[in-house]
Amino acid sequence: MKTPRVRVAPSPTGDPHVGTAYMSLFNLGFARRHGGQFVLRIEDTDRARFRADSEQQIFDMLRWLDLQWDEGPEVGGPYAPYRQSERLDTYRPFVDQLLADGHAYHCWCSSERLAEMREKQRAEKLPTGYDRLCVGKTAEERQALGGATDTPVVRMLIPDDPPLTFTDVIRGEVSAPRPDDQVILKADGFPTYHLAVVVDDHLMGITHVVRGEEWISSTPKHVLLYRWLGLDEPAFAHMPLLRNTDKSKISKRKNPAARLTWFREQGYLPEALLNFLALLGYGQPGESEIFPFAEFSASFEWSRVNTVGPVFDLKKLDWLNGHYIRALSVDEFADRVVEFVAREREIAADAVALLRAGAPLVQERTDTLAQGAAMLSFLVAGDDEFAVDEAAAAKQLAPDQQPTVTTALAALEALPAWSAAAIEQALRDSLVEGLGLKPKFAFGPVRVAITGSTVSPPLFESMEILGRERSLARLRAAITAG
RNA sequence: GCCCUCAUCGUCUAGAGGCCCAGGACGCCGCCCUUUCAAGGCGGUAGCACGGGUUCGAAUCCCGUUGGGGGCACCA
Repeated sequence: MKTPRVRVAPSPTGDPHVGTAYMSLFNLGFARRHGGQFVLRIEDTDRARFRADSEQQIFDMLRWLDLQWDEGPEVGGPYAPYRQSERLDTYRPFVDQLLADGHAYHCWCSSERLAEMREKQRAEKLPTGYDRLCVGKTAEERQALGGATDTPVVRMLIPDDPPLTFTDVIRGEVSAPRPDDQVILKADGFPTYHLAVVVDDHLMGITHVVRGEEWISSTPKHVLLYRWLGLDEPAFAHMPLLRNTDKSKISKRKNPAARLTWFREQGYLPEALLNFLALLGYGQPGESEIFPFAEFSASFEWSRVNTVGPVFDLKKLDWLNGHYIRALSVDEFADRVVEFVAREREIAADAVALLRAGAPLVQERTDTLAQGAAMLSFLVAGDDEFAVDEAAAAKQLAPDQQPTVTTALAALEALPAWSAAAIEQALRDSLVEGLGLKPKFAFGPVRVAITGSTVSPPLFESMEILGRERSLARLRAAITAG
């Protein structure tokens, strides 16, 4: 096999899509397996949907996931530029050749006329497709007929017997629908996807076109273009589509996880997301679900890719993320928590120290960085920010539990050394032994007073990190409040 | 409507004719551990869409039905 060159070609039309990461992962996994190259190309031929900040977000998220491209924007490469909007001159000769060879023609039909035509075809339950009103006509002849614009587009003239089957790396022989006369050059001078993808993939030496299943039905158009232009066809690999819970193609409207940035916002680790994505639509070779990128790429096989679109199940991602969090060193985990919190707001140096000190306490009790940060919020909350959860107070700081808090406070005030072990000893002596309470009932009220919640990191260690003065103050506040 | 495509537990999957009255993982349920919550350990729940073939034998092959998904743009 030729050394593979693959590419991912996202469109900068909004928040980066999770599908882009999915396609990139499989492209990269394949490329790495065989020592090939992974190219990033920006397909920005749609001026209407273009969003200026989108491209940077795509780069940002792919780098976050460590899916680094070998060639593309920002890193360059022998086939630059890698933005289609900068390659307009490149496409023109190919269009001219198709026109000259009679494989393409100008079309002046207005969008209104096309819409009418389609509506009529639907109403009459006919197959939809361009009716070729413009074929063989000059601009003048066409204008005379009405429903025309001044600037024509260029359409493919699909023959009567177009090739309708192709070999897919994942699916084997696939047949696809008969295409209609697809527009390849728009009125604004930009090529459509179909022309640009064929020209660029050829010029950039792409050997394997890896893309979503939604492109299967367009592939005959691409095959036709390759043949007309006398170009070698690449191999095609159509990946299954990621699904919403209702099985429809994953969409930002139905699924927050369709936005790639969502995962970072929620505190997922990039290595966990990659592992999760690698599991979707792909049978893992080992017996373990823990399947990091290095293993994925070292063992990559197209034959393991499934043809069924997998539903995106966040529960499994949560579990995987928790696993990766626990596998981190204590320091590394602390770094990630601080980094995560700092992404949302500025944090003072002493708060960073508290977060780092508290991090080991939450590392094994959290699935996401967001959850971990939330669990540590009682440590970094200023005196004016700290508030006891109402339901927790009702449950653990009721009048009959006030003696517990009072006794705990007295025991702790008398404590000479402020350490977790000393705190535990003092509380066990005064509450469990002294008041004869079961540990669960003894520490519950204290926990709520200190952390504001019935669920918290281990209590004694938390108090040690919180510090003597702040801990005692919170106990006093709980008494006053009660 | 037309064309294409797919079909194993709720979800991700193993299974390429006998090893399967279907294995693993997540989730869920129970028990153990335990200062809360987790983590960890142990156990449990649940599936080959349906109907015909082929075969000594089918989750695995064929046909049909049903169901799901995708496409039918001067969007990608």
